[in-house]
Amino acid sequence: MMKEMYPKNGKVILHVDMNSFYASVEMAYDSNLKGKPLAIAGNVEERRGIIVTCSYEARKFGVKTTMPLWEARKLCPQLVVMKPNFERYRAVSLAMFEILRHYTDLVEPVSIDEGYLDITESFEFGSPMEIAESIQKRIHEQLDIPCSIGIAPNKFLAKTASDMKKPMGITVLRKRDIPKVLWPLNTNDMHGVGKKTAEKLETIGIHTIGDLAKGNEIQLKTLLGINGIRLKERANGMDYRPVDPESIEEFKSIGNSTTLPKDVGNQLELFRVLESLAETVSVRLNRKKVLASTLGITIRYKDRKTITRSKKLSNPISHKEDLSSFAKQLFLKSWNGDPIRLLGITGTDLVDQTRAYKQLDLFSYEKDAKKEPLLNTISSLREKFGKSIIENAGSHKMDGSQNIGTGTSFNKDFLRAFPNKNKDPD
DNA sequence: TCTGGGGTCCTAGGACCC
DNA sequence: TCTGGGGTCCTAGGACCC
Repeated sequence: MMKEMYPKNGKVILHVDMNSFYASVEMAYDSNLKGKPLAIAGNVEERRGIIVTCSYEARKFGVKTTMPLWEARKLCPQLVVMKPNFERYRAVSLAMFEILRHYTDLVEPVSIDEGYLDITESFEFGSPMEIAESIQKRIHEQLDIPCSIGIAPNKFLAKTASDMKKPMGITVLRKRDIPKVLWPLNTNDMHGVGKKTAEKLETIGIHTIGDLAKGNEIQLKTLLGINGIRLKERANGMDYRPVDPESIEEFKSIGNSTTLPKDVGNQLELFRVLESLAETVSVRLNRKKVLASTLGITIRYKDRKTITRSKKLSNPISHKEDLSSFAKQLFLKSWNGDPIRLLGITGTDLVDQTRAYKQLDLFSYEKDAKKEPLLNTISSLREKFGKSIIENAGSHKMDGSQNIGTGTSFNKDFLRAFPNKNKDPD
């Protein structure tokens, strides 16, 4: 008989999670901050700042992520508040993933501060527990950052495990531990179940993960769609998603939004905001060498009511002038005139700049585009090529001012860009 | 004094085509 | 002539996560 170490074809997955990442990085940079209640907050000067991350010392006072800054200060008057230093976090994040890749190529970054490793084949570095200990030690010694690690046969269980001991914990979660460890927890302790889903589950008498594991599939499907089935599977410890190192490269959307210091009803002022958002999105699109085929805007009013409007473009774009002009068109069509709290621009349906560039070769366009790298509007094309070419290019949508996406004025920024998804922790 | 900014995935209705 | 059904695309919104 075989020794029952891991099930047949079983995998060993690690989930590595940096503890209060931004705060830990700041403490590593300035050891004077160690032991102090520290919070990283956005919009520190504004009244609309919220806590992005905080140290464990701050948590003792009841300070929590997403809490408004004024509330945190009330709970903890001696709170040290800092603005985020994203460059620092990115640098530490890159170093952290370098350490992880020492053990296997199968490293999937999920966000700036967490990732999965498939160490099924990494036995040369020791047992799973020895590997986890080694990773934790190196990240601590080399970067001065604490992390928690979960060890399990799949992503869901590894993620759940890494959450169980913080900071600096290592937790093993085997399939056979599920009834004892996982099932007594409330459903909203489960990754993928938020407030709304937990409330819905309550209505059919499901309170714990154990209830969910035994839930009626028809009922779950009716209540939550395909997600209901998936949650039941996860509750039973089933998760077949592979660790995918490439997933970080595949962007689905790139956007930028901002909550205004105060609500604004002045159109000119709002247009200036849209222009600056377009600029940021343009730089990011170019950095990733992609064009947006769909442009979307977000408007949040004073009462927090939020609407989104989007438009599929006949030609993908990335220039800030294009982004800004389409954003303004969408805005004027959807704005009800009320004061606005937040504005955002998002590019979706991203396509490769090089591929879009090739398509343009069909129109013998490249030569002229090089001479005029900035903006090629319909009218300038019409002058050059006459009407027929433009109709072939299919760009007569919206108000007729759509640009042919060029992909010719590559922004130098992308050459030194980090490949990170640049998500926030916590 | 309320509640940021970056994303992903799913659903549902209508348009349109065959 | 009053009537089917499938498939895809587009758009808006919602839930969730870090």
